[in-house]
Amino acid sequence: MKQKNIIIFVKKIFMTISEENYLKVIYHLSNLSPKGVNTNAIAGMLDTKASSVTDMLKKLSDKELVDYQKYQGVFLTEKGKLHAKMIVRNHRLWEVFLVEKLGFAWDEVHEVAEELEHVRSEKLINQLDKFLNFPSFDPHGDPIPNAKGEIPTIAKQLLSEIEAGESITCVGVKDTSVDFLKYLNKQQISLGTKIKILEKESFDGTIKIEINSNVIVISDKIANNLYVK
Amino acid sequence: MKQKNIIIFVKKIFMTISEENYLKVIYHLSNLSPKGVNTNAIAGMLDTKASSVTDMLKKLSDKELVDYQKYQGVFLTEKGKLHAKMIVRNHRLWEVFLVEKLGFAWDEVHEVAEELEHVRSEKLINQLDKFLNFPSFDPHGDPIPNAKGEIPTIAKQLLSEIEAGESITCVGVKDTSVDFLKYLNKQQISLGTKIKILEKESFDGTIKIEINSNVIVISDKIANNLYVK
DNA sequence: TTAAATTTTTAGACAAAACTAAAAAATAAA
DNA sequence: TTTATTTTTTAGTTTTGTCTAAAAATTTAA
Repeated sequence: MKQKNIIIFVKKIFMTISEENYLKVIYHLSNLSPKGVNTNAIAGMLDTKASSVTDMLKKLSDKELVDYQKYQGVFLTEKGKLHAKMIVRNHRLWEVFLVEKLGFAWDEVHEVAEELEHVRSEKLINQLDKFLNFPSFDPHGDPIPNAKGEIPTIAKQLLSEIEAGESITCVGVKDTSVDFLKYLNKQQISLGTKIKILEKESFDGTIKIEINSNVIVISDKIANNLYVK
Repeated sequence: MKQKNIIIFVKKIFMTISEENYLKVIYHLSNLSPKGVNTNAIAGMLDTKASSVTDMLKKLSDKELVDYQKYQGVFLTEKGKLHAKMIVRNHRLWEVFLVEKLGFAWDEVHEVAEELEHVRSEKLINQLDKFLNFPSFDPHGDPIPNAKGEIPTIAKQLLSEIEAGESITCVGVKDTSVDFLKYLNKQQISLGTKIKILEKESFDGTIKIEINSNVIVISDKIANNLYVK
């Protein structure tokens, strides 16, 4: 499908933090369920009740940020999508800042970025972008929308997709659970770690890899949750 | 009076942004009116109504952040003072960041710092402090409290010690008599007023200065009782 | 010292964003 | 298709932080 060039004049709407959080969640869920995001899913993500979600959807609908018809699920409008992308942009840029400049570990950044993303200043975020050298991906390997809302095409692959003999760099994780991150830490795998694929066992999917001159064997479960580039 | 070493165990209280703003304003006003901050002054600073202030003072009093008795003005408790200082710390560190790292002008930073100061993360602010090399003063010359709440002493000098040609800021008074303060008021000199030394007369110690584009001459007596930086 | 002016507080209301409980619609199962 | 289950919405409260209008306390002035 060909994307039309659309110029959108976005009137600067005041949005509460709560409204922004709803938009962001709807944005993320839209990618998974393209035929309308349902109320319960939103409630689950925001740890709130379905009735609260219904109330908010009406509010967002009045502001023309979502297309909403009762019982039919909800879609973002172009305006809503752009706003959502700007919040995602803020979130991911702050994550880069926290990891690269303030020495946070990648599993510590989410909570703080959840707050920083709501600071309302275009100059702030664009200068931060520049300060960080216009990064395309955040510490988890997710793409950072630019100031226009354009999203860089994903360059990351799962480790399991790489052929034996190749050398790649770890750029993110799919599973962000503490257990997984602890495992990676134990194996001395972190962002930017260079990995060489030595051997792939087709029988059970285990992979023999080399990290910092150490050879280890990882399971297919690990290989399916590690993004590399 | 000698300050006792007191270890305060601060239970981490959840504070709303509104509560934090009230605390901060009371903290700033306390320095000017040490015999209790009055309701109207707070309302003026926060651009709200006196009745709203009364409501909030009760709330802050319940949380033991202020000492409040109706009609009697309000004081910060030790706990409240520490919280207020942490907000000021956040604000001023973010101002340094915005100016030094993101290229903001010194008069553009306040509004953004007003939002950033409320981001709740000790690690964030302490790492930012380190990243900025533990600055003692913000871009406006105001001192930045450290992680313990200690405030660097201002390297203040008497106005009489400054050489002709220099520009300084009024930071305090040596003579605190009502007459002197009234005189300063009449000459439009107050805390934070920028003063340029134009000419010093060695014969009688009078000094020609410029304040807000007005040129006036002050006596040696005045110059010996005004602290500047 | 009494009256006038100012400041502060109370009482009652409202909007935002959440909740509970019950009703309505949609979906799944018998 | 009819019933049962799940999902979603409505209706009515609650909490936070604000407001207006009126009452009470304090301060200033006559």
